[in-house]
Parts: sequence; C-alpha cells; structure tokens
Amino acid sequence: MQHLLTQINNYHPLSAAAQAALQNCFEKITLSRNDYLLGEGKVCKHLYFLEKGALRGFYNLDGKEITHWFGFENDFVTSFHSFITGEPAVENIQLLEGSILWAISKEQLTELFNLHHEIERLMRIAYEKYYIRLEERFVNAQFKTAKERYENLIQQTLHILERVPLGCIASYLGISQETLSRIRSQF
Amino acid sequence: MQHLLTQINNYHPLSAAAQAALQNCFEKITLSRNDYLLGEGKVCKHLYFLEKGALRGFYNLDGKEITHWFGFENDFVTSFHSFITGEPAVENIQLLEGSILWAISKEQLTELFNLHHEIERLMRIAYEKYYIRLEERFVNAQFKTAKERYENLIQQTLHILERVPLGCIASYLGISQETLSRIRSQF
DNA sequence: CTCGGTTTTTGATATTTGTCAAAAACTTTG
DNA sequence: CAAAGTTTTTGACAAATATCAAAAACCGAG
Repeated sequence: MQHLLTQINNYHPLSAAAQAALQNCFEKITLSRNDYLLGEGKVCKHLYFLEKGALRGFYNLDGKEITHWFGFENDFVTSFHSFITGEPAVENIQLLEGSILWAISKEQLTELFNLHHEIERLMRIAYEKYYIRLEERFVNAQFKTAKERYENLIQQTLHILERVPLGCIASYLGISQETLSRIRSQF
Repeated sequence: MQHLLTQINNYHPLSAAAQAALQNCFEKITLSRNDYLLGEGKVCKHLYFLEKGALRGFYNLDGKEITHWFGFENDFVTSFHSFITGEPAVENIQLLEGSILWAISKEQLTELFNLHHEIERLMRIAYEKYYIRLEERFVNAQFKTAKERYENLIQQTLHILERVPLGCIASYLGISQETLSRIRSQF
C-alpha cells in the first residue's frame, strides 16, 4: 500500500487527509498468470493500480485475439471506455504474469472527487498523461511503417519485448506475427 | 459568449460564479480561412473553444502535410501535447473556414482550477470524452482497413466529408489520396 | 465566359504487408 | 530426458496500398 501512495504522490502530491481517504478505498487484489481481471461484456466498474506484474487488454476479432495495450508496474489500468461510459466492455483484461493490484470502484472514486478536490486534480493530471501517451501511439499506428513501429518499441519500451510473447506484441504493433518475425530477423 | 457558456454547461453544469469566472477569462478570436492558430515550434499556451468554423491539425513529413485531426463547432481544440507538457508543438493548426474561437490561457485555466473545483471537474470530464474518442480512432487506425475507415467516416462523421478537401481527409484516414479516390469510386 | 491554378481521378507499376502451411525452436510436464 | 504442446520462423503466394505520371474536373478572378 505504501508503494501505491508513493507512486500517486509522484503523479501529484497529496495531503495526508487525501492519502488516508485513498488508503481506505483501495483494495488489494492478487492474481495469477492467465487470470482475467475483466471479461468482455461486463461493465468495468473499477480503476486498478498495477503494483507488480504485467497484463494485456485484448478483444476478439474473427477468432483472433487482438492485443491493443499492455499494463506494467505503476500503471493505472481499466477498460477506459467501459469505466467512463458505464457500457459493457468490448475488451478482456488478462494477466501476463502473476500480479499485485489495487482496486478502487468508480463509485468510491466519484465520492472521493467530491470530498477532495486534489484527488480530482490527480485524476485530471493522470488523464492528461494518458491522453498524450495514446496520441503518440495513434500517430505511430496511422503514419509509421511496421518496421518503424518496431524500432520505436525497441527504443522506447524495450521492457515489453522482454516480458510479452511475440504474438501479443504483433497485434500491439498492428501487424501479423509473421511480419513481425521477418522484421526482427533484419536486426 | 452565451453560446460558449451553454455548451460548457452541456458538458457539465456550472454554478453562476464559475460561469462568471470563465466569462472573464475567455477572449474572442476571429480568423479567416487558411490563417494559422498555431505554427509548429511554438508552445501552445491556450485552450480554444471553436464556436463556429472548422480547422485542422497537421504536421510536415517528407515535404507532405499530414492532417491528423479536425476541429468543428463546439470542439475544444489545442495542440494537446504542447499545451499539457509546455514543449514546442510539432504540429500546425490552420483554419479551414473563417471561424470564431474563444481562447483561455493555460495560466488562467490553472488559476480557475484553484478557485473553482467544478471547473477542474469540467476539464476532467472533457479529458475523459476526448480520451475515449481518441481511443476509437486509434483502434480504427491500427486494426481496420482503409475501406472500413472510410465507411466509418461516412457513418459517423459525414460532416467532415462535406467541409474538408479530400487531400486532408486522406491523411486523416491514414491513406494516400489516390487510394481514397479509388475507394470513393466504389460507392 | 474563360484562363490559370488547384483538386481529384485514373492508369500502370512497385512495395508493403497479410495469409496459409509447414518446419524449427522452445517449454512444460510426467 | 522425452513426448506433447506451444511459440516462433520460414517459404510461397495473394491482397492491400503506395507511388509516379498524366488526364480530367472543378473553381475563382478578371
């Protein structure tokens, strides 16, 4: 729990009162490799903080699993669309490694927003960071070649390559596994 | 100005005090077709509300202009990366039509966040909406074919097609203008 | 209306990436 | 450590999309 609070303070420093309030609301979850944190069709009512481990978001398309994001240590994860809109998720969230997570419900979080302006600020700032991160992925997806996207991955998020099966990485990069394999053989 | 406030209340209802504070900070800007709201290399220090008109965000790549987003009536627009991080923008924002905008500086907005919790909440909610919107574009860019992306455009944002030159739309969809032309000829 | 410039379309061809099938390499487990 | 399963690579070929060049359509100013 201390780790969670330290990381949150890194995002945006919080008063003791706000920290105590958060501490009361987050619940610890321990999951094993291949467990599901969320199944498609369910409404995702929680925001999670990933203390240790790795997971992926994926959806099914024509019988294939399309992994479109990963979560690692210190990431906030959720099915954002479902969490924000309250609609059923189109994606699954599955553990890639045994992991420790902390969960807070949307209801509790909304209540904390009312009680502590600074927690809402924290969230506003978190959204800013995540927005920028997504924007960069979007530009890569739309305007870079498969090879450039792979080089980008090596330079900026090498840890993904070291912890995730190539099949997941291929769809994360928006290419087939065979193409990824051929690109890799050029290095 | 009344229009701006009405739209903002649509996003999230505000108290009279918060509305008055906003009213004090927003400045009206009128620009003509082809004018620039932002040039690459400059830090974007303002958030804009587009009351009337249309504009595009684009950057230069190998001598080509890559349009990656459009703004229309009632959109909040800025170069998010630059606005959030304070770094120079890599993109240009150019008017596609004569437009009426309202500007607020980041400095003023930050001050308003301190004075009115509810304005920060408005912004948090706005980020949520923009995050989801971007997420959808990302999934389209990465996992749909050119034809599917065009069909999507017709179904969901037909107004773009009616107000923007095809050259801009092609790069918005992440395809060459020739390919877009060929896809269009199939309809 | 018409000239000059811009935008859009069409044609021919090249490049990139995907698909299917099989082989090879790696992992797990009894 | 060997069998069975899984993941990754390789090969042959097909499909999607890009590029370059030229023609056609459109558009605004005089």
